[in-house]
Amino acid sequence: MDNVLTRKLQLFGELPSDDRKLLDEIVRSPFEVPADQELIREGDRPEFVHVILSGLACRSQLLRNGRRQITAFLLPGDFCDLHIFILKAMDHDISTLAPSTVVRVPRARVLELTQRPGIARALWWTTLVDEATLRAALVNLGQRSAEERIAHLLCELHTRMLSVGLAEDGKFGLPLTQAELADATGISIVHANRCVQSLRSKRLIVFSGKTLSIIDIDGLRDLAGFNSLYLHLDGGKHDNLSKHEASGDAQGSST
Amino acid sequence: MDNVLTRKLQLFGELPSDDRKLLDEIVRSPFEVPADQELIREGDRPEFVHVILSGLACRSQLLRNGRRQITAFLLPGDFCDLHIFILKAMDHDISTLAPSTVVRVPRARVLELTQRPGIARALWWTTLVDEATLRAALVNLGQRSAEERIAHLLCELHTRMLSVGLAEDGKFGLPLTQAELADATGISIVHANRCVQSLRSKRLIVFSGKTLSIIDIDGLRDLAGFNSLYLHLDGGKHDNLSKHEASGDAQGSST
DNA sequence: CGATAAATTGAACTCTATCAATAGGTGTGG
DNA sequence: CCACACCTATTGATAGAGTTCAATTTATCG
Repeated sequence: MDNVLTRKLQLFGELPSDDRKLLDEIVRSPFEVPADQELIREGDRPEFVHVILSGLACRSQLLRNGRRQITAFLLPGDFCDLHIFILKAMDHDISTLAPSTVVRVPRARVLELTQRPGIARALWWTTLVDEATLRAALVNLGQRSAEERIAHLLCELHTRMLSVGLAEDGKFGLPLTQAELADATGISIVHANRCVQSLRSKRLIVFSGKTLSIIDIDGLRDLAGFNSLYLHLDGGKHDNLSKHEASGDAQGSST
Repeated sequence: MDNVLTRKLQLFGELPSDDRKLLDEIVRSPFEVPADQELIREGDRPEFVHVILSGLACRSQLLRNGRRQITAFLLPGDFCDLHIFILKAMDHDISTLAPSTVVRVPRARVLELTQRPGIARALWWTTLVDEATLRAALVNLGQRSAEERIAHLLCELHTRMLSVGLAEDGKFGLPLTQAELADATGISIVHANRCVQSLRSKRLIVFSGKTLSIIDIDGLRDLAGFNSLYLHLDGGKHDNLSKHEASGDAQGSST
């Protein structure tokens, strides 16, 4: 019965029980945040890092003309902003899309985390996966039709939810409006609606009441050209690396 | 007279002379690579990391239907694939776009680098900037018109070239075809051509002979809605952080 | 100086955006 | 429990931006 954060980090490899205990502590005092609440704003340089425990959040950027792009969805188990330790200021916003449970981890606490080799490596892994996810999103917007984009996004969210144990079969809670889907895929709201309808009429999905059921996973993936490789869910589990680590500290980690 | 790699890393903050010396050694035995050569292919797990010293390279992803998306441009001074130390396999290709000078840094050597606190922090910084650059590209594809996308991309490349001392005024070598511009911005070749022509006729740029001259930088930036914040060029120079570091090893770093 | 790649042009066609209005749902207050 | 207000989803019609196909001109390079 691990918490979501532990589940997420252990996707990369099992962690020693000390580490798991530490993560349990980290997650101890969460708080509730209503929907559409900003956690961090562009320009901020907060003193803590956020972790989503339940609900849904996103990174987004606003343009002069009022349009906005959602650049990432933050699911339970996701760290939001390890960035702030190096960069001078956030270059985007982070806000909740649905009522969420969130923990704030103070800087010193994060330091503790990175002192543990296993956790440090897992965090490094999440950073790289986030980057790969961004690249996949870029391919999505650059090379696919509107309907394919939506399909691909839904495939990704499903796979990610599944990976932290929040989906059964093809079904999971997805408290997203079609407008938000549109903002993430770079299409208009009206067209997003038509695409969703098309996916429905093709009997690939059922999407209503903040719940998504993927009826035909293979069909959806095929339509989207989805390949989960970029999520690197095989983690480092079967990895035969020796020492190294771009993140400094050595010592034989987990397992 | 620092080398490009040093120049790039010092954008984040000045490095001790020991570090600079180490970087000079790293860069000592480069080799030439012709244009359109793959440095790494999807699925690979090479034993070394590439650094571009001159020329131009890119990350790209190929789709079933033959379309491809360029997800990043790699300029002189850029590290290509620190990823390979954690992830099991590359999820995209890296290839040259023009004849380039490249160094291969073996794993052990990279380890040495990350042992130096100043360099480790600078590398961490480049990773975060790369991520921010991806987000900016996502906003570009998601929310801007074709012409604006091209304009934005050119603004970014200019700013980045300038930052490593490879542009004077608005002028710099840019060995890109319009087809590559199209692959990066997610538009067709024909349309890319029309956009470039439009930018020309607006007297914003001159682009020929593998050289880009930005005639009216303010005009181009305004058209593109370009804001260089995301490149975090102010680095950590004026930073008043104390210790920390997500990348493990402590010790008071540079400056 | 040919040969091949890159840039250009024109025209027809599509996908997607925009505008505008309607319908369905949900929550609140009376 | 109903009415009002507001948000989300849906529909129809029209306009545009961008794609595709096909051909031509212009560079570039050995």
